[in-house]
Amino acid sequence: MFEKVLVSDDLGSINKGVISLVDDLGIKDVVQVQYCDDAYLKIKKSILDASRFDLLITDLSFVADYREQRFASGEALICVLKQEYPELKIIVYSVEDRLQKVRKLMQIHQVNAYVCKGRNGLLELKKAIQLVSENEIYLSPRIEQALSDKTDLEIDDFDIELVKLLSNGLSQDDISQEFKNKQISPSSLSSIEKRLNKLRIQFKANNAIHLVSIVKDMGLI
Amino acid sequence: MFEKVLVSDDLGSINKGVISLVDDLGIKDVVQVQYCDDAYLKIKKSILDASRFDLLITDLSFVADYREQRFASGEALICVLKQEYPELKIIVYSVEDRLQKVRKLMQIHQVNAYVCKGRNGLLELKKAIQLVSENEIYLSPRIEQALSDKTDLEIDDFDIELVKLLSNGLSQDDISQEFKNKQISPSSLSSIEKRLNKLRIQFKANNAIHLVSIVKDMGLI
DNA sequence: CAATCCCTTACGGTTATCCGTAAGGGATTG
DNA sequence: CAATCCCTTACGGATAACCGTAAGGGATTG
Repeated sequence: MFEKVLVSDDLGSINKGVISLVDDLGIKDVVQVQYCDDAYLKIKKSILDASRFDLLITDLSFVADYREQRFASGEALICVLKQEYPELKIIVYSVEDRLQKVRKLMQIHQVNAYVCKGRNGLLELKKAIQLVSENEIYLSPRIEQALSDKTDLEIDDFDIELVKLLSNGLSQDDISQEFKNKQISPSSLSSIEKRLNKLRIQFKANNAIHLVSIVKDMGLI
Repeated sequence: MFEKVLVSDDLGSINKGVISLVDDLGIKDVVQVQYCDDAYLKIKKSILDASRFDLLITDLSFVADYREQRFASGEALICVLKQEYPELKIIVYSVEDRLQKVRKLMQIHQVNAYVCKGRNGLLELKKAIQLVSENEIYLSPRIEQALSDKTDLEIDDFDIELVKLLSNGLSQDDISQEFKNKQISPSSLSSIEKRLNKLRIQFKANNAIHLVSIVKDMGLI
């Protein structure tokens, strides 16, 4: 089992809940922070002091306040930590359940567990801690089944750009002009329409609004 | 100080954090639930048993699951409780910071304190508990100053529902039908258009897609 | 009671989006 | 070279969204 754990969440109440769980697991050395930057500093310092943290349990979203931060999100923190200290175990504990996000964290950043905050969040977190301490990985049930689906939907940069402009309030005509200016092909209104139609079908969207909404939920834009 | 407290939040970790705080305040008798219906039953029972709860600390939003519920939200619960047991003190502990909601809870439902979950949430909750036990009311700082401002360009539940349906792929015509079915007024296509136009201006959106995108980014839907 | 205000609804004209069809151009293949 | 395929583009009709105007009803006020 772990000996030294760092808990990072901007909400104090969540932190307190998690700490109390970690306590219950018999882990004595638990530290909490409410900013990603603090998490980074504590971990860095712990390594210099040769009393390194075994495990980081962190949220993804941190509400910004007056304090200027280097790491604006848990993801940014994880990205750096996993590069500098790949042996540090990381468990993400977040309400975020968009697959694209989870997939990215698990596959690219090599996070050790992903637990969704929810009614049974603490129970799942407990399992996660135990499994990760045995070098296993853990995923919350509802995420697990969703990730197992091989529905890798392909959407290229052009499509992303297109939907992004749409979500920024440009009309299809505007986008056509924009692409012509930027020398991006295709740029005709007709082609824009065709692409959007393809995307609507692909994402099972009723209309353009629906499409943007879906794509935003998936974290693609 | 209070003697018997009920804590109600669907997230176990939050519950645990709050309970641990209440413990620290020297309150021995603390019970937690994760469903509004359970909260209602416990309170009702406690009164029949002549060992009534002094204080309810509750969240507003409860994620629905397989369990069928009479009270879908904290607000619905509060509404009934304050009518049946007006002497019961209630502290709302929620991430919700829309003035419209807060104002409604404070003024109409006569809630005793409103604490925003946030970095200092637990600290504020502590203050709230102490003040409420002295028959004072408490508001989180940012809410307090916001409520004092008369700037009321807010978005109400109707607007939220409207934009939500829009983001779910319904056409304005569909939404009109939907509202007619649900007996929600106004429901005419013309009114839907008017509302959306108002919202577009309010949020400086170029069109409906842009509006949905903005509102989603703000986390309102 | 009448005047007023505000909200809801209906209607018509304009603009944008949706959708199918078809022509044109470039690349590949037999 | 011709045949084919794929992508881009143009065009036109149908549908939905956008926008101003105006009528009707309920609540408030003088």
